[in-house]
Amino acid sequence: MYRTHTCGELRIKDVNTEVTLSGWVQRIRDLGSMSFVDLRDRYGITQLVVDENTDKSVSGQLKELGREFVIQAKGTVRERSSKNNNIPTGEIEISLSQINILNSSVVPPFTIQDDTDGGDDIRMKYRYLDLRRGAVRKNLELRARMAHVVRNYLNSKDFIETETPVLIKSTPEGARDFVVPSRMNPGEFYALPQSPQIFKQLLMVAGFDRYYQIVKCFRDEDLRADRQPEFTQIDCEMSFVEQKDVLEMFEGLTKYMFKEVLDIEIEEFPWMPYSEAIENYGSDKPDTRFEMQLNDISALAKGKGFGVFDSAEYIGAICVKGCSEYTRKQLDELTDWVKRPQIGAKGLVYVKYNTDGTFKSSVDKFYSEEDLKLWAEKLGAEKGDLLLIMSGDKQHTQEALGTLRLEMGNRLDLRDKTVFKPLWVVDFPLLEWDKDAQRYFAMHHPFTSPKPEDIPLLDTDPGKVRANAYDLVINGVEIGGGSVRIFNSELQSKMFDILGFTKEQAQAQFGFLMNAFKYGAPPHAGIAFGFDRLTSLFAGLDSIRDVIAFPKNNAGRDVMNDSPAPIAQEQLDELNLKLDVKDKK
RNA sequence: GGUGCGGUAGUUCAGUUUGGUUAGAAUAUCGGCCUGUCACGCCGAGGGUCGCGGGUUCGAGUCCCGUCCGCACCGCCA
Repeated sequence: MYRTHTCGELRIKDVNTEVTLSGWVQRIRDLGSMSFVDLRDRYGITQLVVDENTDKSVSGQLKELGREFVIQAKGTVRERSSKNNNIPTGEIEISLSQINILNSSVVPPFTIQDDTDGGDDIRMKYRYLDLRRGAVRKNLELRARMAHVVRNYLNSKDFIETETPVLIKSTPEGARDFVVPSRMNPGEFYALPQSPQIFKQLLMVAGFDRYYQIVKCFRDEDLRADRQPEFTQIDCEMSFVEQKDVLEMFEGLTKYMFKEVLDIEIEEFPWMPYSEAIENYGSDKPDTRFEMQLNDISALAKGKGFGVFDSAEYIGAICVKGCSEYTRKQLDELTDWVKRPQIGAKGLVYVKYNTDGTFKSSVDKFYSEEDLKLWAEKLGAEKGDLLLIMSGDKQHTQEALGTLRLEMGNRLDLRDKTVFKPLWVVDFPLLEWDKDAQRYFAMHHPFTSPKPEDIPLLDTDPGKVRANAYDLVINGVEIGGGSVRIFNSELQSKMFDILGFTKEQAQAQFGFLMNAFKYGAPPHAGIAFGFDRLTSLFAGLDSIRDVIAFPKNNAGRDVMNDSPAPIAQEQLDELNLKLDVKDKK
């Protein structure tokens, strides 16, 4: 028997028990005639001790041990004479009677401790060592717990967990597909699913009524801290429901997770129309933990002879509380910040509402104190506040101002990671005009239903049509999204029409779905949650890599096994593939 | 495809602005000492392709050009 207990469970009540523990040597502290060994496993750390009473052969063996050796230790639990309150097992230690070295270890490339000396790069290369660290393991334990809680909730609501294929058909819209060649069908390819979208809708046609799956999805797009080429969704679909039924059900799930996992009660989620999110936050995923909302001051600021403003489509401002004392240097630095290509603003106008009630702005030449006071009133500014103003075309300026708002939120510490503010963003536009392609694209996907009252607009002004689509946003992170689907094949055909598909293309790509809809498709709607993002949010982390056991790096590579990698010519031949790689390494 | 930052000991970094003696610190490793450590302490030792290639120079970790790699972001992500 390798062990009678884990390294995390022995307590003062176990004193005098004969135990066997197995684990990794975290650290050895040799004090001369006595030595301590921290033995670690998944459950914790237990201190082993060797002193003058210990058998000489055991103390001799201690000399052979090094970091990360795997050992089996036998001994007696005893109370420590000096206790350690920092660990749960800190009141006891194991007086050793025997050690078996189960395996040795070379010196690890970084220290396997919570406060490791290793950087991200080397920890990813040796991810299996990194995962030994409590700080990393904790994140994956949280992830497992969350998956468990999701299943509990959805199972209790009669959802059926159903697997859908991973080898599917490539679709041209949306993200790039990862593609898999078929040996048995030369020249033909599967695609890996970007989401099980079509299959879950077919399950509704099949009468499954309530479906869910915690499922890997794949998108061959560039990575970010919150984007991996393979990621996990909590994917759901329901029949005989309207938008509010879906939101209710999954608001319930979200609250249940917060309660069960973090013991946090969350109030009812507000609904915010997309247009309002853009207008007030410059983003379709507003961080509502803090105010500092965007305000349109075009009406107040135009016509006073300041050319930049007079020619602008939109002039927007935010009110930064208590920052009127910002120095010239700080304001210049902020101006440079918004001028970076990533934001691309032309400039930044400021108005200081000084504590003595006077105003000082970068546009004093054009505006009187009375003018500036009107702006301040519009924004609800008080003495001591700072107004930051940007102008230009409406869409970009709102976006840029929204980004500045988040940055100021960061700088003023207004984005508390222990506070959670979920909301539903609703009434998204159905379609987006693409200037380059000169056609409409579905903002969500082509199966999203328009709002019934907007259907007439499909013929007259498609860009104005709102969709029965919704996003769950928490703390400025898009956690989930979904829609009420089209279940009428005529409306679906019309959608493909508007999206520029010919009848033949639509038939070739989605014929089986439209065909299925002819056989009595129920009204249905669904949603998918980004499980990695939700987990990293719960963990208070910014990168989803931290909650994925074996993540890919910035370039989509697995640095641990150095993949992707070339394949042998024989494999290529078998797949009927010829390569024409431009930049061979 | 683009922008920014970074690459120096096993590891994390300083040194690069202003080129100049033997490239440092911490930590890890190894050896010695140490009876209550738990970030143990003290003494000592070893450890460097300054990412790679080219150039300028009497002389390059430091300046220039190219390139590779990492991270963040923009584009992209229905």
